[in-house]
Amino acid sequence: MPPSKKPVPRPAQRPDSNSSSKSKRSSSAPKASKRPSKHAPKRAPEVASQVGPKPARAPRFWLVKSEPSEFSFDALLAAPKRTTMWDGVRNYQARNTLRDDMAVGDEVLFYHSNSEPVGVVGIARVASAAYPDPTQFESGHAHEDPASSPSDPRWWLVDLQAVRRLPRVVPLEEMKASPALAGMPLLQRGSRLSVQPVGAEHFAEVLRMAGAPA
DNA sequence: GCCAACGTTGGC
DNA sequence: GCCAACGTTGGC
Repeated sequence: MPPSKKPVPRPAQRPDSNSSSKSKRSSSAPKASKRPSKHAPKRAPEVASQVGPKPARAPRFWLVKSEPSEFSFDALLAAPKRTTMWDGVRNYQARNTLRDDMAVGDEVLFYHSNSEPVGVVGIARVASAAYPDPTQFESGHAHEDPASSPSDPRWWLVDLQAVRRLPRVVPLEEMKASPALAGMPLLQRGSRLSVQPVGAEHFAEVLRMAGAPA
């Protein structure tokens, strides 16, 4: 669940009331990183200084889940600037992804859970850097977290902007049947993460399955 | 509505 | 730190 949804984001926000949640949550564990072996191949010393503007890493790919009854892709398309705060995520692993790994311009598969059919329905993009989820500080809000403080926010979010609806929904059932998608976190058993990484090859395959090859 | 698979909480 | 109880997610 992310979003409790409120229409567009923009970092300062008014408290509305809203909310509930939708999907999300998690499970698959992020996989671990490789640990440096003792005799690692040598590598060239890194060049440390970066002189120019920002480093601009290659765009990454993600998947977010939402129950359409809570916040659908249509709702995102209809939001001002087709953008919303992806608020309401209350899972640490998903929080870390939002806060630490997403960057403006990253592409996102928009997935409908608890729907008919369940599957990927559209593409969105990360439209802001991470900032504290304002709903955690709203008294009485479903996503209020009394243990969090503005000086040390526990929950973070990014803005998401709709890019385009897919020509056809890519049903979960088809994704499960695709050998090419076999490693996707979404398809791992017990997966509940509402915000999760997607490999570039899996992202491309989902688009291909939707009839919208990149 | 069912229920498996998780995550969180809190007693000890 | 263990672990039972409880709450949530989300496919079916």
